[in-house]
Amino acid sequence: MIGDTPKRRGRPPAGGREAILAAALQVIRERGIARLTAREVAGLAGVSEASVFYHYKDRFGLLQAVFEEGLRPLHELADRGISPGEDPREVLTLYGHTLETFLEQALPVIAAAQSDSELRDSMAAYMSEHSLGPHRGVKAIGDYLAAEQAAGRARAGVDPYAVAMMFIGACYTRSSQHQMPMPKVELPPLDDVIDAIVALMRPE
Amino acid sequence: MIGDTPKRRGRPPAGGREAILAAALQVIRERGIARLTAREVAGLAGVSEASVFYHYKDRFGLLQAVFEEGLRPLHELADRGISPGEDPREVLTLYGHTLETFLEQALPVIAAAQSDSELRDSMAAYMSEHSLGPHRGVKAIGDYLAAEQAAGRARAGVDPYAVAMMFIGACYTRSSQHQMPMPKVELPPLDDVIDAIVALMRPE
DNA sequence: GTCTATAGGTTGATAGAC
DNA sequence: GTCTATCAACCTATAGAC
Repeated sequence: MIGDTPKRRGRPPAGGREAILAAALQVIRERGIARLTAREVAGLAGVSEASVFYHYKDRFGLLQAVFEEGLRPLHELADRGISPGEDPREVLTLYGHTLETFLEQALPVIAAAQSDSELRDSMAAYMSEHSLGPHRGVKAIGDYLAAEQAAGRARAGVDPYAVAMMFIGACYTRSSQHQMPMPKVELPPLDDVIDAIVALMRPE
Repeated sequence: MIGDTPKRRGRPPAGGREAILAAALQVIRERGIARLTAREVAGLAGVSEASVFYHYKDRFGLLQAVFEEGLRPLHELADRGISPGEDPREVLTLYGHTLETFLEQALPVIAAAQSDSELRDSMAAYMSEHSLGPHRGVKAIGDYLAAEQAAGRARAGVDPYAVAMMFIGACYTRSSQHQMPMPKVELPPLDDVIDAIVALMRPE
């Protein structure tokens, strides 16, 4: 029977670690970080409370893992960068919609970190270290607009990074608004914003 | 002695209620809502823990009061409305700086409400009822820009509310960024954004 | 790697004196 | 209106069996 899998001691690894992480993210997004207790997470993940502490040592450790996982959408977006498309409208539409989608994943996690100064500082350090934040998008869009200006395809004499700041700001604010569900309140759709930028930046 | 203030029974009101509210706001802004305990608040306010419950019934009651108080800056801004200045740059500068100042007071409180779904829903209802939110600023600035367009003082053919969305978004994002202290990361200053809008919206 | 059981510590909230 | 004293509920984290 050598080489055959002998009967293992204890339970087989059941992906508990990943289940716990996913459950914690779900709790933060749906019920808020105040309800993120070992009991709640363990129940959702289908493991025991002790298992949570075994895998992540303590609550802070779990939260750090959750934050890194929750911010991964932003990492992906930053790594992806700008696709140098031909049409400005296409570039802005793709980037804007992707940004909004990713923000709606990440914003609840960012907000959760504000609940405690220690968590907030920890996340700020992480974001600072990995250069995550609005400035990243402002630079990406600003660089693109500057290149368009240099090529004569966009109106000159306007600070491209200021325009980028407004575009990113519109996406960010729209995503933030979606976090707090207020019926009957509508912000201008992203396409209207993009139309305005395209019209305003058309070379004279 | 009729008409004179008679000697009151019991202890005079010592402003404990207001002190508790102010202390709770301070704790939320500086240490986060997770550290908002009756003990912490009572200590800061110089009252006993029981006094906190006497005045606000329970934790939820205190938080509701804190939220209303914390959102007052937004109320003020909304009530103030747009000062119909002559110079667009002046109008945007005044509104933008005021908005950023008020947001930096209110955003920590808004973020705090995200920590618990019950709090979040309660605040969403309050903001919905009083029509607080980015859409308010978008309408104010958008109406102003539309009037400028109608008067021929601003470039036509551009959705004024889309431009307003970008302006409000830039202010909102800049204020949000200030909540999470990241050194060495700078966003374009508000004046650059205003310069860009003024240049772009100048009639052709 | 996962479980049960429980120790140990905080917190929200109440009771009753002054 | 404010205090002291108190308690039930809840939470984090650990110990030890399997």
